[in-house]
Amino acid sequence: MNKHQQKTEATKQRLLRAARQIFARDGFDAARIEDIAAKAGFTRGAFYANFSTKEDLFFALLEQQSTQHMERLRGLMEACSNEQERLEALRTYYATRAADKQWSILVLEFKLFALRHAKLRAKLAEAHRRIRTKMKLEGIQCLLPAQLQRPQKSKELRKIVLEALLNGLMLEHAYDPKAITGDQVTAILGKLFDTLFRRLDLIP
Amino acid sequence: MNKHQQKTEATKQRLLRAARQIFARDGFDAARIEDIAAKAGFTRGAFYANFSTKEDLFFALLEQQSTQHMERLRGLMEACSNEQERLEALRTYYATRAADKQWSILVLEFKLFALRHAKLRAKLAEAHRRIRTKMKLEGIQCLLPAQLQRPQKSKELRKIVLEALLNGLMLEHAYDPKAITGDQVTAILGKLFDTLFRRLDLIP
Amino acid sequence: MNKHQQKTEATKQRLLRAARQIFARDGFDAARIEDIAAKAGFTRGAFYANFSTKEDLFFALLEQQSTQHMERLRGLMEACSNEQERLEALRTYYATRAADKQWSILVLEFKLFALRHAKLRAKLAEAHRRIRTKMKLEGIQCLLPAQLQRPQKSKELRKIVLEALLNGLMLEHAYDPKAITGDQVTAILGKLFDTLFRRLDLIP
Amino acid sequence: MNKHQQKTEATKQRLLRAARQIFARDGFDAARIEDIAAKAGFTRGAFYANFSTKEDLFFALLEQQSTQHMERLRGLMEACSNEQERLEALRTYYATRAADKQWSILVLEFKLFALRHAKLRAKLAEAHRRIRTKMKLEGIQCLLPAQLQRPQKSKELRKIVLEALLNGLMLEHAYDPKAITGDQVTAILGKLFDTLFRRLDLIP
DNA sequence: AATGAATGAGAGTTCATTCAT
DNA sequence: TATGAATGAACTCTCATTCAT
Repeated sequence: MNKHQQKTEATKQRLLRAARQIFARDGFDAARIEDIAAKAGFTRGAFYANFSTKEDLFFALLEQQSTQHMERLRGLMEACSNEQERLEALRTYYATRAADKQWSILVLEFKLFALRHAKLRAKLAEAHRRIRTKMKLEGIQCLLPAQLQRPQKSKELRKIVLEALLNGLMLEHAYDPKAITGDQVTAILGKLFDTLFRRLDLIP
Repeated sequence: MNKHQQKTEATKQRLLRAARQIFARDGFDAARIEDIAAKAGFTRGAFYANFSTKEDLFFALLEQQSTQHMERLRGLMEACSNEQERLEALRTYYATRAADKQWSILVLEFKLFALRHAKLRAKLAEAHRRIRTKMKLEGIQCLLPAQLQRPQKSKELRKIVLEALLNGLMLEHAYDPKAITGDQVTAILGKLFDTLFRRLDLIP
Repeated sequence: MNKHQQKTEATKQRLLRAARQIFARDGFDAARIEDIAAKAGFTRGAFYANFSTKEDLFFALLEQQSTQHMERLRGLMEACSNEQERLEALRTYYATRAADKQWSILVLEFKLFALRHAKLRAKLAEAHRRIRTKMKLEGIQCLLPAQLQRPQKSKELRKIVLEALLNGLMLEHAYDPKAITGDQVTAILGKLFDTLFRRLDLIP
Repeated sequence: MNKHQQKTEATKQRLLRAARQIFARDGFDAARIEDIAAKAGFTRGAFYANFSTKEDLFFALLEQQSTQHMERLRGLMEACSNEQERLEALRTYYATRAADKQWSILVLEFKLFALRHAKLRAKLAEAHRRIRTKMKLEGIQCLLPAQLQRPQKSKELRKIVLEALLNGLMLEHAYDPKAITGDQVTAILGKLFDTLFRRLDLIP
């Protein structure tokens, strides 16, 4: 039993890993189930044994990736011993997200998808809530720098601004790496972080 | 002859107008030619009499819209009598772009498309060059605030950052208008503009 | 009026000439009205002003060409003063038909078309009858070598055999001119003619 | 695996069988994939699982049928014990081909197709070479009557003439069975065979 | 669990034909 | 008479999904 479950889980993970690449490369609509299965080393059948539809996989990918990113953030936080360090860790977190081009493209893809499938937004929102709940339950919230915990509204807005710039810049970078390098993206994100959360200057 | 040309041009414009809405609403892949034609008040045949493929229409839309936006910018610039005013006009231009949700979504769509169709990037780059050349020849360049004309690289980078934030924020706004309102987008863009070009503070 | 009619007639002839080439080149199904019109120096409209459908043009072409060929044969016959010469002229007629590749391909096309459109066979048969009647009325029949006039059945069969070999060989020649040259086709047809109508040897 | 392959092969054969009928009935251009699939008892999808395009199927059919006919010829030859018998068998082969109307129409269709798709002629020629090579390797060549083996050029030409008459006559027969019956076609082919290979009289 | 043959809805595209000019 | 914009039916081909194995 356990062996079976393990195998199933392994297949699922391989499919998710493949899906991440194909969805980022081709976009939701153009991505073909067959390509995803093939990239994972399977055929279509394996896909349908583990996911019910393309959409289902897309959501599963969103949930898995979001969770992973939040867990990584929690890990960074937990390794800190004071607020100063935590703020620094948060800054590092954003700056290093720039190293993962695929994820930013996928986030854009997810949001565009949500935008265009109003009926699924409930499902999506629920997925998000689930992720957040899970995270909160596991205590990530209290680990965040105190300063970010109080004025809820403002904090959320700042996070959105940072997120928007991150994804926007990553797209520009992916679109034309010569116009803006990965290092520049990281540097600019760091500056914006400082401006938003530490009131330092953005871009020299 | 002229009558025919006029009619053709009118049809083309109606199709482009419809395409803008459908492409923004559904994305390039999910957009159906039939929907575009229908929205313009025609059938598919009319579409194929004016454009050769969906891609062709997509490019034509990009070119038309880009040109329109640049013309609008030029208009704003020409109405200015000194540098101070021009900088202000430029700021206004960016801030008000936020009023046009569709265009930002389309820009994301265009860039994602380019990203995913390496072979067409040459075609796209050429289209951009054509637009820019046209604009420059008509003297937009010299109208820009002097300060933006010198350090070419840096200027381009700043524009990209602004563009990235604009599109990123617009997506967030479209995705969840309660999380970030249109006014907030405009305000934030203004702040970033000041920070980038006037060294003022970003976000209070 | 007469001027108008002349012009109309000229247009029709140009279209028929173009149709002959396009139908032979592409076949009935693949032939495009637009290509025919363009080859004649017109646009689709001119076509529809002169013919009602593609089929209509196809039949008109068949009738025109058949008539022309029969008229040519009649001309050859009329230039003869005795039976001996007429037989010779008939032989020449068949042998030289091999010079016109297009017509043989078209004949195959016509027959295949008739084969596949049982409902139109009546129409086609009628067209044929019309042509023959016209020819007979104009006295071609009595010009044929006497020997070919008597045993009606046998004569018709021989003509069909000759026709079949002509078209079959022309197709082989068009298909692979190196396997069988135009001259060879002509020579072989001559031999068969002699065998059928003069009892000479076929192929050395 | 084997089960799957068997099933696939069976489907392919059923599709080829159906294709033969539909292509002969409607011609390449007018033939609809859907009709072929339906006649084979499938839907379009099954077709595309086994052949990539209509053209692909057309070529596969050509290859299969050509091979079958050559194998039949080889069988006839192998059953002979002396040259006399072989010549007789060859004669029988040609004469009986007339019993298969569809195949002659298809051959015309194939040649017309090749004629009109110059770019595919290489592919077609290759298919033919493949078939011939296969046959030769299996020793058909040496089984042919000795008299047909020497003057290569002349032999090939005679075969082409026979082929041309066969296909031409079959078309005439299909076009108007009253004008020339199947028996007459067979008889005439036999006569031509004798004339070409045995120097007997053609047609009484 | 995984395969892959088969389905079938649906898309892009072509083109004979119509119609206002 | 001839143009060419527009129609709409029909076709090829793709692909998410189902199902027997």
